[in-house]
Amino acid sequence: MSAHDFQHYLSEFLARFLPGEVGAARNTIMSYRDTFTLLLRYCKAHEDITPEHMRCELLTKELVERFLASTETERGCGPATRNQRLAAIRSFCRYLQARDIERIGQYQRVLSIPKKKTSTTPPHHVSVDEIRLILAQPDASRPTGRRDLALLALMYDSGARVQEIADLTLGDFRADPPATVKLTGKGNKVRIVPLMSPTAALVQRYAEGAGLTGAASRSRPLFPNRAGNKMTRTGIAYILDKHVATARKSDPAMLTETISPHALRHSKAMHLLQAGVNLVYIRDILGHADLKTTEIYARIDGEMKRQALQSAFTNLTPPDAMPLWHQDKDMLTWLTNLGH
DNA sequence: CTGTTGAGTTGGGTCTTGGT
DNA sequence: ACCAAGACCCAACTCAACAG
Repeated sequence: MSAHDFQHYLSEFLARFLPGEVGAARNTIMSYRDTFTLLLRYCKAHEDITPEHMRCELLTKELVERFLASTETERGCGPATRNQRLAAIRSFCRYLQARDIERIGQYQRVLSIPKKKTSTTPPHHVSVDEIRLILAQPDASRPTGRRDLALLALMYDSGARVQEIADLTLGDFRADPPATVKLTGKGNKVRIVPLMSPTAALVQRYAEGAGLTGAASRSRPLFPNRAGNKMTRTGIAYILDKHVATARKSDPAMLTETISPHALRHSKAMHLLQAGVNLVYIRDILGHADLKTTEIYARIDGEMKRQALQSAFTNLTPPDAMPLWHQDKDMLTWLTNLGH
């Protein structure tokens, strides 16, 4: 059983264990699958191990380290990706530990590989004026224009994730006051988000024009593609891109950076915050489980305040206010006084 | 017992290929 | 022109563990 133990365990792990016992999301399994695809490809190219000849015995700390290094040096990936690959391998090794007892020490050593620190950049967002400019682009005299306008307005207004918008059916949209949309996020968690009445009217007008009315349509996708199916996130990104491009053409000073569907969500969060909306409400609208996630926006806003202060700052301390250590003082005193 | 972090999971971004 | 699918990269998010 050692000849194909790796193949056996890996397929059990991906096809039985993760979906069945763990109940892992499809995204997770696909993401882990990608990691092992790349690992096996690396082994073939650099370690002289074909996928058929891979064995558990060969899955050593050193091999994994070389693989991780190659993702950075050869593939040009950043630390976040390296960590993600490592996390997938770790998950597999924890699985193996309980089943392949003989090599428990070998797996322990793989698990000892540390992850790298990653730097966090604040979420990218755009101004209200820029949002307005984007929403001015779709040609409302055409059906696709009305769809695009309703789609973009709804996405911004609700602050939804792109997949949540793609998954919407007509039944999730409620036009009569108070207008709402029912968004289904992670783990089938549902939240109801109120809509501004102009947005609701926009969506309503679009839906009527598209023949999306009546009880029979309730389960039909609110934003179908040409084939009448749910649009994918690629499709939605395409639509956003298109209108951002024309908006940029009309006013090159605006929208200088690329803007993704998620940036719309970030922007909504920032605009709510800047309007003085309580973080707890913002969390409910965005559908965060943890208020800490929402607080990221508060911190960006704090950063903006800091920059405002910085620009008006007059330096009152002499340039060498933080002295270097010289031989006349003892090191501990110097350390203690540093920064005071 | 509660606020904070770290580790792990999960969705989104981007690019390419390709079909209508 | 419109948009899907898939591969790969990365960031967003969750939640258990742990410090306070």
